[in-house]
Amino acid sequence: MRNSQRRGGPPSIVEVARAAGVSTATAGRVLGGYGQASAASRTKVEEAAQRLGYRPNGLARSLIHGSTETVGVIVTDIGNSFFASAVRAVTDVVRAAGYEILLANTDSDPAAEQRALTVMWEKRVDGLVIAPQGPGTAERLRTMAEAGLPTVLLDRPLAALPQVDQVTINNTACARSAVAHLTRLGHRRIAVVSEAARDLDRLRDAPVRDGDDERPSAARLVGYLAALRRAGIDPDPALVVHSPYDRDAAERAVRRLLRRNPDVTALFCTDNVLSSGAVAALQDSGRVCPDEISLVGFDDQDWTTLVRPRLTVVRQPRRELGAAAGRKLLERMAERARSRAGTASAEPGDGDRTDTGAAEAAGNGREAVDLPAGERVVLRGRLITRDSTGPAPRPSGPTPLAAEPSGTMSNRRAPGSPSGEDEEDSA
Amino acid sequence: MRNSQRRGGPPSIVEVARAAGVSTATAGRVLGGYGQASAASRTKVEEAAQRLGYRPNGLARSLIHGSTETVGVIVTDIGNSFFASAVRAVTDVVRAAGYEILLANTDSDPAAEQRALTVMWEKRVDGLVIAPQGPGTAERLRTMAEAGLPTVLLDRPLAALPQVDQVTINNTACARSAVAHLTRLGHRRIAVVSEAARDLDRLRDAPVRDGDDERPSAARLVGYLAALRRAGIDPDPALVVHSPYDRDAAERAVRRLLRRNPDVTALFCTDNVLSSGAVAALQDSGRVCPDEISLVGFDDQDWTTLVRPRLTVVRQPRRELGAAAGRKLLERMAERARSRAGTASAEPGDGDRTDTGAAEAAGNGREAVDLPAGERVVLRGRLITRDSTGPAPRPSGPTPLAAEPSGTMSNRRAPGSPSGEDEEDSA
DNA sequence: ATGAAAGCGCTAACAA
DNA sequence: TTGTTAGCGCTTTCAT
Repeated sequence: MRNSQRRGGPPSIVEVARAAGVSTATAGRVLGGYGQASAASRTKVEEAAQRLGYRPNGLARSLIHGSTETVGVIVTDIGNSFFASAVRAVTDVVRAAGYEILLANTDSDPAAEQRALTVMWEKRVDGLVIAPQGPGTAERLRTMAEAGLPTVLLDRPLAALPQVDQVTINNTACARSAVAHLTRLGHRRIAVVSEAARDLDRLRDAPVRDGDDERPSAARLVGYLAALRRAGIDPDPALVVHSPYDRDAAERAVRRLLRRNPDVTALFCTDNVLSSGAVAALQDSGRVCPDEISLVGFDDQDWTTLVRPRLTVVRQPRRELGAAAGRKLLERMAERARSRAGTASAEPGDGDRTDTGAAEAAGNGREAVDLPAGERVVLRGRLITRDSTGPAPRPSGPTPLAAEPSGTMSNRRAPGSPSGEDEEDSA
Repeated sequence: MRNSQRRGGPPSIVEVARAAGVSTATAGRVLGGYGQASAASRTKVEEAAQRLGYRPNGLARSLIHGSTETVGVIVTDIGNSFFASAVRAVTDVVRAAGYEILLANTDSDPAAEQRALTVMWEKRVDGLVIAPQGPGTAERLRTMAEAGLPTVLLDRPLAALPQVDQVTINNTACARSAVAHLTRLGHRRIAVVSEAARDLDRLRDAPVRDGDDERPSAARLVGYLAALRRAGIDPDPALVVHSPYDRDAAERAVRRLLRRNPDVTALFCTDNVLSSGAVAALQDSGRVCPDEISLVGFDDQDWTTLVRPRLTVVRQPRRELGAAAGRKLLERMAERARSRAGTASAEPGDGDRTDTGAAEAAGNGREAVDLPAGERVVLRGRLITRDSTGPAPRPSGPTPLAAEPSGTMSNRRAPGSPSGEDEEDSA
């Protein structure tokens, strides 16, 4: 009873063919736009398809072609404005090439990430953009990449995956530049709010270099440490406060910090939601910014110019990050399509080794494409100097003779930025 | 040469079966978790699958089962924090039930929306959540819904689609409540920034009721007009300023408004990005808020409590909106699954009419499920009174004798809200 | 418990 | 130009 009874689903091509009085092959030819068909059958088929409300079944088509015109996107939280922007950009780029987006959130949960990867794999996405969580992911990703899935890492590098393209931001340099800005202003008690505070000890000895294996929060913490070192300041663990990516948690953390360490004169936030929590805490603390305490935020969101004082921030190219990842992915997918097309005759630059040890060694006895080394794109963020950072206040005690110039107690600008905002490179 | 040569793709079940020395049927049984298999073959198959890195092909599975475990989500812009939150909530709800998300942005472009719908259709999503653009979409959506695709409208009602579930917010009531708050404070020259300003003439006579056919921006404009009418104020078209959903455009629009109409004492923004543009323009204008001009924003974002004065806003339950849509969709999909399961024997509450006129009349000669009337869920937003709204200033001219009480010129609170923020219902 | 075979909806050789 | 047929990878009778 193939295709004879209606089963509730949409009409298939055989129903259209029957209605049009032609074979499924001809129906396919006109509806799929391949091969040739006479004008007569063309109209008959089109009319029938129209009447029945026919839409081709992409699943069947994909099953044959081996491609789904879909790319997977895995991030921690699409509700976070950073990823919302980045994903939007990825979408725009790949959609222009005809690809749709299968989206998954992991909430930084490795198990959720594993599940997401499995799903993407089973749904046979043509490519993958992922902001990976941890080293545990690397192995799985390598397996998938070696099995031929074009993959691009977004926002977080993975040293264990040199075969894979990685698009990131120079987080360490950005953070270093932000904190150097503070030390230059004379600050010495500089606190940082970070999701990676727990890794402090490990990061003390980490190389000061971007594009390695650290997640963004850790990379930024490394930058913080580097800037302190450069200024001859010994990092005080009490000033490295941990907070998860949650505004209220950040607010509480900063409040506690200020209570316990009233001598802190500057604060560096390593993420947009941490920044917003810190601003709230600062406002609540009654300490005036930047006179009593300076603040550098991360991620140049709209509201950072709306609050007073306007926030000095590290701006990261969120959309460009997503767009770059999308473009890289398109490249890789194109390459792969090309190589698959020519796969029957000869592998480019590689004879017809059918079952050499190399492939076996890759783990699963199947053709493990040895990929050209993955490219690393490191986009540059930069420090935007605005009004929330100013010279370090005199240490408490008897007021020194060289008093502050009068009339500048509020809304003071950072020195060297006479008007508006000032951009500072962070290379 | 079925499955014999490796074609670069992942291993199929026949390769696993061969490697395990069993038939594809048994391999399927153990790998798919259906039917029975002896412990012996089970281990053999599992071992082989493991070794080959086998992952079932979801496409083939879907082709058979007729379901993809995927729901489509179509919004205007996932980069907009409103949709980012809502989509996140949808994702969480449906993912818990095992569904993935196929995401598309339309940028309010009807053509893009049509394309997105086509794609979702061809990819055979099991359900659809959509923030529709316009009446043009309704027909297409109806076709799809009648063809059996569970569909839920998000954020924007469509009167032409009574068969479909709709989850929206009481936009008109919210806006009315916001503007009533202003009139109660004595404001009479109240401007509004809206994406729907061009529809002003049409909306003058629109019924003051939520859940009809207006898009959110229009519904809010209707609420604005209603509140003015109630207060006996004749709406001045010059105070209804248009702006697209773009922060800078909104800022320019408000700046122009204030230049041309210096007598405006209050401003109502109908969207989060418009709010942020308005705040910027206000700050730039040098007019002090709320003493010289009051402001009500829309959408309670984090930054609205960070700026000074803290913004009075209409809070809308963004996440709950998405969650409700997700839940409704799950319900519908479950219903449909149930009815499809029983379709071979008997339709529930409907004899086996095979080809009655009713189905034919639906347009395409196929089974047009006549759906139970769609449900409407209207979630309630509410006004949060904070510091950006205050009594209307005295009209300019000679200062009247009844002077302002001294010492309250800045950061004044709205009357009736002695401490913190005040919630006001908007039913 | 297992295997052979049909079939989901479509595309692609191959014949006619 | 058109129809016949095999087959994508899997599930599912139906025999055995």
